[in-house]
Amino acid sequence: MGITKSEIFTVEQNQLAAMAKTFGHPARLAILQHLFSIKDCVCGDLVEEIGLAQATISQHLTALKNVGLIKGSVAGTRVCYCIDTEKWTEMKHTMNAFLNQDVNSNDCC
Amino acid sequence: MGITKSEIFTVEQNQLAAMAKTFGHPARLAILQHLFSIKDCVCGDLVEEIGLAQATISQHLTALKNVGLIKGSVAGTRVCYCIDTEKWTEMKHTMNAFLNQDVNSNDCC
DNA sequence: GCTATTAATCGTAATATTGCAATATAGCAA
DNA sequence: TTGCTATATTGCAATATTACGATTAATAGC
Repeated sequence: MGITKSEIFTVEQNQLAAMAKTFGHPARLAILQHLFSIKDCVCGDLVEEIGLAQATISQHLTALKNVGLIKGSVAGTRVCYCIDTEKWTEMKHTMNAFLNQDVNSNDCC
Repeated sequence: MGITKSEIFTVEQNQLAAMAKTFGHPARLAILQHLFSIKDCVCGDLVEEIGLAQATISQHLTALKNVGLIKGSVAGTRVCYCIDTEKWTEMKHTMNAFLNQDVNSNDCC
């Protein structure tokens, strides 16, 4: 069906999945990495940087905005994006809690 | 198109995206969490545990196997699954390298 | 042999995602 | 106002994902 049965899972599971899903596309990873690497906000040069059509980049930016990882501010005809540090830190903690589950006592196959 | 232009991204970006995508569904998170919580291998009780059809669970298990996060071993008519600790640790390092990018100097919007 | 049990696979339907061209929108400059 | 630039949105096509019933394959137990 292509539709996820969200109702049978916990809010936490659905939220973490939504966040992970956002990372689940190389273009969005590239956008985030570019935002980190320039240590500033990105205003418009993402299309040349990533190599996808303008409409496609805009869509990926919307996806990142929707989960709250980036913020945008209008600067004339341009729109500048940067990491939302607060959200990023929050997400990092949630993700780490999941990643750091005890793995030692569990290798029986 | 529904098709990702993998060729314009780095191998690292595509790999990390593939891993994140695997986490991008609550059922797969639930499976992994169950595997961690019982601290043993799971043999067959995932269908009742998660609440999806057997065919659907099998598909999700295949997805987890494909990225290498879990291993399976046949035990009679049953198949037992557990976390592949080596792969999990490896993935964790990659994911952390991404998550721990310096975020401080970057809040300009 | 036969039957029950378990899990993988097949087939299919519904929905989601990705990507881009075309268009709309909004601000700036002359 | 007109023209230019930058971004968002719309519409659409191609592909991917999710989910499940039905079937298949493999083993266990008799």
